[in-house]
Amino acid sequence: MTTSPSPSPIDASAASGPASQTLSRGIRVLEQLADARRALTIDEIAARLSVHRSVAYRLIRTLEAHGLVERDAAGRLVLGARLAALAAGVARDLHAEALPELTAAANDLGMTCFLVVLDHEECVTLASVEPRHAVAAVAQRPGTRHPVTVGAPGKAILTQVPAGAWPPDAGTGLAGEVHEAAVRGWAESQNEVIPSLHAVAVPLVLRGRAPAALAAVYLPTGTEAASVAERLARSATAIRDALGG
Amino acid sequence: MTTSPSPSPIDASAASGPASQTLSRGIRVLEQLADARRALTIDEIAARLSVHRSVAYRLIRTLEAHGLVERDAAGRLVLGARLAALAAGVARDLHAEALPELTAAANDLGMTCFLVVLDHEECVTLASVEPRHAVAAVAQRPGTRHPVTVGAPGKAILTQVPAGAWPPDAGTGLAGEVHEAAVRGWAESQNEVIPSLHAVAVPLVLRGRAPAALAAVYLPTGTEAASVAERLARSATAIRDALGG
DNA sequence: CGGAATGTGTTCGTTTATCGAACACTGTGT
DNA sequence: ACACAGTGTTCGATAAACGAACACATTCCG
Repeated sequence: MTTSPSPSPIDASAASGPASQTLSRGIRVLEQLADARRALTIDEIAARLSVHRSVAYRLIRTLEAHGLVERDAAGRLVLGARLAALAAGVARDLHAEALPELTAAANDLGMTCFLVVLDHEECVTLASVEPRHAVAAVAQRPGTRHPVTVGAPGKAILTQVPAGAWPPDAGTGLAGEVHEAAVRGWAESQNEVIPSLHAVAVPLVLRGRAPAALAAVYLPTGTEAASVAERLARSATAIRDALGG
Repeated sequence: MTTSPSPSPIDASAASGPASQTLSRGIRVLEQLADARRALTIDEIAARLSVHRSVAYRLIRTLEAHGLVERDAAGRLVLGARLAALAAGVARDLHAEALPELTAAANDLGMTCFLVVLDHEECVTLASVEPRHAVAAVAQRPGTRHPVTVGAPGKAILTQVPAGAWPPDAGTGLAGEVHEAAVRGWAESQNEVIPSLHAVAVPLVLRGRAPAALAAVYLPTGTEAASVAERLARSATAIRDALGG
């Protein structure tokens, strides 16, 4: 068995050699469909990829055969439901352990709670749970991405990343905030990723896994951030124990 | 603008022409990683695809570059977090409208509620919400798949599919159950997809979209299935109105 | 009505990207 | 120290992908 040199958690997709052209183009089709947030025609996709129309056509035919792409009523292309099934395999065990904890925390706190993991230089929300009486529309649905350098979850995650491995766009004030978060065990942010909302996040450190965090968002009332953090930390500990990490 | 002939909702990935080999193999890598439910080595993947090791290596390098595949601490391969971000684009608007409704229904009913859509010949769970005090561990996490011919959500979906387009494996008794569900407006099942649980589902008919359903699961207590169905139907109507379908 | 415009799907010769064997390297276990 | 299991790289042959051109359907105009 080989143990890879285990590079820093942030390594910006530095796959060395050349990528497979056809596969890469196929993935870019999916990326374009996800970005567009609307149904696209084959010609639009071909233009976005800068490839010939017949190339796009063949790629789409293949993606369709695997269920990753479907047609809407007008024959335009959208992402297929099978893609959701594939994505269920991402960090399956973490997801399974975190969901009940998020549900409990969300209802205890009356806040939307979510699980975030580090992906290269971005935070990706893997799961989120709204409380019984949702105070604010959830802006952190699963799959949401934003830079690690922004928001409470990002800071909680950066406490697990050596400063040398931080993304280049890390602001000057960030190091101080992250240090503070590391010392007291939780991070907070105001209006950073979601305008007019506060967020609190605690690091979720798992052995042999990408850095993660649990977070909660709430309207800027008189709520004590520290008590929110404490509740989140309890769930984080439970998850960590369950995963033996 | 072209309007496609709009084939039956179930058409078993009948992409006519030949598929792109490289892209198809790349997707199969993802499928294998999702199926395996554990980290795989390159050799294992090569064996599962029946391709040369160096082919698998190139595919994986490309998938890694796009963030769809990552390495665990031991250097083995797992699905990447970016895949979850991609999947967030699947039926984004439906998902957004359904989540608050599912949350409300789950807490009103005290049951796990979920949204299911038809994908070829299977049901795919797109979203699920556990109530405040989860009575049963959720076995219907997002991404779960099972045949349309099984379970309450499947029957609710089949009420939207002409009988001629049903999958060949549809049992004899099924037509009667689906007819009954169509008449009274909801379907139920016992121990079908989840042992020792009851399920109730209502159809969610959306214009120009794949057939869908809202469902709830509960322990077989004295609960009135009809009242559960009524609550689900209220959410279904709300979602349908919001999407103008 | 008719023609231009937009879009999908198919065919086919060319060539380029992919294939697959062989090799180098590294960490692990015996 | 050795074999082993695994990763990553190179390179010539070839098959798979490319891309131009065509056939067809539908919608939008004058």
